[in-house]
Amino acid sequence: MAIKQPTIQHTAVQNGHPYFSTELLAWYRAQKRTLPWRKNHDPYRIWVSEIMLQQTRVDTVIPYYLTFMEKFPTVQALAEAPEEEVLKCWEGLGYYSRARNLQAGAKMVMELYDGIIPNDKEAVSGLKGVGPYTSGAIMSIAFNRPEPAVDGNVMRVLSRFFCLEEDIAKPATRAGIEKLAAALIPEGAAGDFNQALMELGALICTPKSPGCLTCPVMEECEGRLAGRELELPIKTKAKPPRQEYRAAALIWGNGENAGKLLVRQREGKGLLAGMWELPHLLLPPHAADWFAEEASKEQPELAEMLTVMVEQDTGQLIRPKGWLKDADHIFSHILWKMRVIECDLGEESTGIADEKNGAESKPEEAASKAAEALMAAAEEREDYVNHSAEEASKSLIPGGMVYRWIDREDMELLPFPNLFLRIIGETWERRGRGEAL
DNA sequence: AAACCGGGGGA
DNA sequence: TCCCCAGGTTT
Repeated sequence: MAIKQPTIQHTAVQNGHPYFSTELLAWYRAQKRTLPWRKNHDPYRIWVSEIMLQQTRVDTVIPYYLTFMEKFPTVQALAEAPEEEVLKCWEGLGYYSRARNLQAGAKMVMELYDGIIPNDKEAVSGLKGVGPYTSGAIMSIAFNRPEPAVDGNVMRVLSRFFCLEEDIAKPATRAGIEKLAAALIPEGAAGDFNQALMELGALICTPKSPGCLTCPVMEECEGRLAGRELELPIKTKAKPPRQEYRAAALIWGNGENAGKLLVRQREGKGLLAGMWELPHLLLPPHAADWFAEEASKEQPELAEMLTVMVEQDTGQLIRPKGWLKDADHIFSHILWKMRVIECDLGEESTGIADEKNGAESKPEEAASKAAEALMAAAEEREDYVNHSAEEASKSLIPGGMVYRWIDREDMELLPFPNLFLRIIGETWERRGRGEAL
């Protein structure tokens, strides 16, 4: 029979470590930063901050947090807001499912707990978007309950102080460190102590060049005493992101849509869920060849594929004008290599959702049928697409994708991921200088 | 357990 | 450039 090894072997798991806990807590209380979410212990304010701080640095979060709290000051305000407004406030922060889950959690608090975040670990853990770290953070910081809150900082600090050599990429290691972190919490000081661990990791015990000389617990740090602080924590490396080649169309409208751009909304699940984007295609792997040659920037293949896609999706016939720019975007697990083709519309194709250009005025039979189908779909899905019938009639809905003509003001209202925001923003700059189509 | 989910800043 | 970040959810 195999013997099950405990993950983290250390006496501190049983006995705690008075030196470490006392010194660290004192340091934090003397040195802690003044941060917007440290004004008070309002559980909602703590909750929002902890979600924003997932995978995101303090300095990045602060302006978003201030805007968010001003716009959604209470659980109720957040629960009742249109999702698009919430996503807009999150624009540029990334990991947009955090925003969607946070609002879903707010709705749960309204329905299940009468709008009051309960002082109950199981209840908080059950909220959408709240995992082990966040529940521990909320319980300890908002309610001062002795729960561990183990994030990357805490794993680094404890790995170094106790010279732990387990791979912190493994869930079992995290579980062990959680036990250790729980045993270290000083009586009645859970909130401050957990924040102290993270503050030390953020300010002193940093990944690359830890400031051991100014560390409040350097005297008994086993990692430093062994001269191994730079080796710890041990973490297996992630796989490199896969490459995806994509072709995007930047399409100028005409007639009533002159000066506007055609964009569409991504579906509600998966990558960049619910965000808006330029219409684009995933290309086959051999597209790498097309991207390799500078000379091929006419790109007849891409132009043709984009034309077919937009025609199928919206019934509109676009006229590709030529290469605009290439743009790379790195996600944690995918590398997008995107080639943007600038297009306009043929004279005969003037906005399918425009009532003045109804089906009868269109010579092409296919386009006519597409127009009818689109209008019908727009009516059916009016509630989902937009907030008013008028807006819905302007949306083009083919295979579930919502297309829309936007001007600059629309761009201020709709949530875009940074990569598209950049491209569209630059384009309008150029147009302002008279360089665009 | 591994994959999926963004974007930015530090070194 | 590379690395990592105040992680959670889905498969």
